[in-house]
Amino acid sequence: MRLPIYQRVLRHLSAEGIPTVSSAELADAAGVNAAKVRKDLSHLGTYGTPGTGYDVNFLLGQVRHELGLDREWTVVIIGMGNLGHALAHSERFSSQSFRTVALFDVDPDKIGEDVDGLPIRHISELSGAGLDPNQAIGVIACPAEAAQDACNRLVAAGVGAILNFAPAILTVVPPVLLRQVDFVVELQALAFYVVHPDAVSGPEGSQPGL
Amino acid sequence: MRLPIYQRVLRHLSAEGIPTVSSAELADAAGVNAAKVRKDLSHLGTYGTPGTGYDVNFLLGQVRHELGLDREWTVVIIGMGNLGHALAHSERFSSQSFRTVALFDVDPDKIGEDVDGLPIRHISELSGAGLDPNQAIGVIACPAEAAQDACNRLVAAGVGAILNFAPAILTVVPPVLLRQVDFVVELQALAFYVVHPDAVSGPEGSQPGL
DNA sequence: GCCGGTTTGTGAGCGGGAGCACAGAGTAGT
DNA sequence: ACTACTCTGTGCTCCCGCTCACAAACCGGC
Repeated sequence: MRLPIYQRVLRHLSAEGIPTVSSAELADAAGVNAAKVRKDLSHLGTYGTPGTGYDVNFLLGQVRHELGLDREWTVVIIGMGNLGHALAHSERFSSQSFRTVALFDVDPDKIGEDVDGLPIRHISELSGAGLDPNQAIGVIACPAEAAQDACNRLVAAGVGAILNFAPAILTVVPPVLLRQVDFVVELQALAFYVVHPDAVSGPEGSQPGL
Repeated sequence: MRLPIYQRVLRHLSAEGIPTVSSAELADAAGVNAAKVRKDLSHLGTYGTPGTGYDVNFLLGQVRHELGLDREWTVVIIGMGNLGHALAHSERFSSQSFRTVALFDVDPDKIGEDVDGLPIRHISELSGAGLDPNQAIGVIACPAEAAQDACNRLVAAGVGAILNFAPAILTVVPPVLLRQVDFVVELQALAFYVVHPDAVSGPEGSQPGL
């Protein structure tokens, strides 16, 4: 998934008023190979101009369209600990395409708390929300023990995709997409590579198996 | 990097007093293929017993050793917003092998604040910390604009690896390891796959290119 | 001690991503 | 108009990881 990175780089270039960019420049800014950039972009269509490069604003539009960022996505977050708060803030401003519309938790002390104008509600209120799978994304930021339950409730509520930050392996019914982000795993992976420097393959950035 | 997942599953099994586990069970719990589990574990040594499986506690010890979790790692965090706080808490208890020893920020209002008995210090105090590259890991949880500066300071202070949560592409001098975690990218990736369901390859969990 | 059932370790085949390198297309300057 | 230069799009190759499938190894009961 390099498109989001390209998108970010292009947004910066656009903001700086730079009209055109070559694959080499884009690759450099994104930290990848120039040929890879060209191949990636060629999948979207033939938008480049030999000898000049790519029109920044046009390409940005295409990439945003491809990523579905020209629609508005609905985000609901379950688990309003520190991480939940961090996400509620960051997601909001970082992109206009994602709008956090509901926050849930089970802790009675947190229910009703106001986060950026959005109240924390009890997780039971999620039932029967009737969300659109093509528009709604659920975020799980609760403890591992509660993660599968949260996941089930999100699926029942109709989200089309789930981003899970809890250290748990979740199962969802196939049409729903699931993506895992785990801090501790990342930390342990780093530790592993420090212990086994020879296991680090390729030129910087690659993250091999095992 | 599946070893951390195996480690977590094994820890649960061990806590429940289950003495032995087959590759199929482990694979199921970790959400991967059984053959992959066996191949992964075979890289550590021939620890399995045909007809029985793997000794949970013994294997756990081997995996922990391989991950370097039988040493103690030192973690320093730069940027104490909501995310920084969330990390300072979670890393602490989730594993005994990682100990957060210092928190940094630039905001004068935050300096001196106490987080779980650890004071937030000004980032300038990081200079000349003389950390051991084989023991210290830096975590960047500050805004994107400050990320490269934070990164440089961490490298100068001697960390051997960096985990970056900021939405920025960082460059480090080769011996230092770098790993990127980006919420917004993950969210955008999910959006992409919702828009392009056919781009999702393989049986659940795989996250293909582009 | 032998036999059926179970599970490991690994060789072979497959698929796909990554990078190289080049032809062709476009630009700018004369 | 022509030439020298730049940069895209893509065919090709290489390499790595994933999966299947099977032989060898081990266990428990008879």
